[in-house]
Amino acid sequence: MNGDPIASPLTLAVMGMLAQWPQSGYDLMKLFESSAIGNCSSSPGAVYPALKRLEEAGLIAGEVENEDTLRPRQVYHLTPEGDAALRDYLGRAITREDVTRSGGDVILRFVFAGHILGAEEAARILAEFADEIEAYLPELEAEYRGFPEDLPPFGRHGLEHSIQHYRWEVEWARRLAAELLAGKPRKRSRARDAHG
Amino acid sequence: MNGDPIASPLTLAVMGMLAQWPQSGYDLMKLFESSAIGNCSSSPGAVYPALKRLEEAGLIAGEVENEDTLRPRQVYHLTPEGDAALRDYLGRAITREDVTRSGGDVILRFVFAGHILGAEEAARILAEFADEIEAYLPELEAEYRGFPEDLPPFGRHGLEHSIQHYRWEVEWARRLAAELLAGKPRKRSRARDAHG
DNA sequence: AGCGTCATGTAATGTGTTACATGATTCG
DNA sequence: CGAATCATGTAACACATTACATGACGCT
Repeated sequence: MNGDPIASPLTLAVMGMLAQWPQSGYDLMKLFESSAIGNCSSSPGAVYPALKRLEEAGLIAGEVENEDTLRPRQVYHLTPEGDAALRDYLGRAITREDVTRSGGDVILRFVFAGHILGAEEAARILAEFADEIEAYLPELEAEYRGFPEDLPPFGRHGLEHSIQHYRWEVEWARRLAAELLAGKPRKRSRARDAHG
Repeated sequence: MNGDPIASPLTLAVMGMLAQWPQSGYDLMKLFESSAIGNCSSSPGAVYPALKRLEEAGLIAGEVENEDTLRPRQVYHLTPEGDAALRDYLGRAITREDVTRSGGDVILRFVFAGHILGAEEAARILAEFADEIEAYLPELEAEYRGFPEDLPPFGRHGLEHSIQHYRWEVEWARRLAAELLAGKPRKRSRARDAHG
């Protein structure tokens, strides 16, 4: 127990998906296998233990479906405590850590916050995400400028990748946040656009 | 033991850094703490066990510096086997997994390949990276198009983020690969550019 | 004398990966 | 009937995180 039962991206994904509608472990496995949401592991050795942990923490509860038949399924749903914990987690401010750590789940939090808390909260997450990146970028740029001249330039290329990637994230987050707050024109066909 | 001693980004980062020059565990901790390269953990509980594993695998060897004084340090360097293992690892083709998994170490591999194997190999990694993404993108786009209309659009926004991010990665990789093969004009001041 | 840094580690814990294990059902 | 899928799990292993632990050195 971490103090925080929603610790890993997988746990967050499970909670967020169960917030949409009740599902079984198998459903979640299939979902993570077929969908790119969260890049979560679809192995039973990850999903079932996670469900058990969340159930022991009182955040989800399982009900047996098709009890009399020979193929029962445990269908899990959020408990009121689980719903509260998820809302609390989604309501937290985005931190430097969220930006820095590689497997950051900010996008997942944005998606679920949009579903559960509404567009304004989702836009808030995007704005905080952009803010944190913009607070972090000067340090990266300083490191870039301070990169030793005599070393081969590939480390610098790696830094440049980070910097430009973060700048792209800021632009994406700011643009989408503005769209969400403006009442989102053109819902579809955005993935076709150029990304500059 | 995994069969593959260079399994995690941390291990790769350690090997790559030791390939530059011999360093102690403390040096590596300070490096990972101060630098953004690889976003590696700088905690002793990660670095020292990693060094021990690599030493047991015969890929690195430590020599005691300041042996007579009361503050000795273990300075590690690559063994010939370690050098071979690193070159082998860097020479491997980029896979779908490398693209998909969140903590992907492709950029780290690019950087070290540039240092150790030269610009052509680094450009090859970038090209394979872009190729793999372009093979993956149609699946993401299909998932995007197939996204249920009746659901709230935030899951779609998450997918759109992935798609546009991957497109950005392709452009970045292709551009840098071309520069490297062309003999890289203007080494500096690239991090200032727009990223379109 | 005390604090920060150098320098090394260990222990508990949580969690993901891989592989294995079981049995029913559905489809061809 | 055999293969794929539904549906659930367990066990061994590797690895990162966090916290703890030790002790010397340098500066004020």
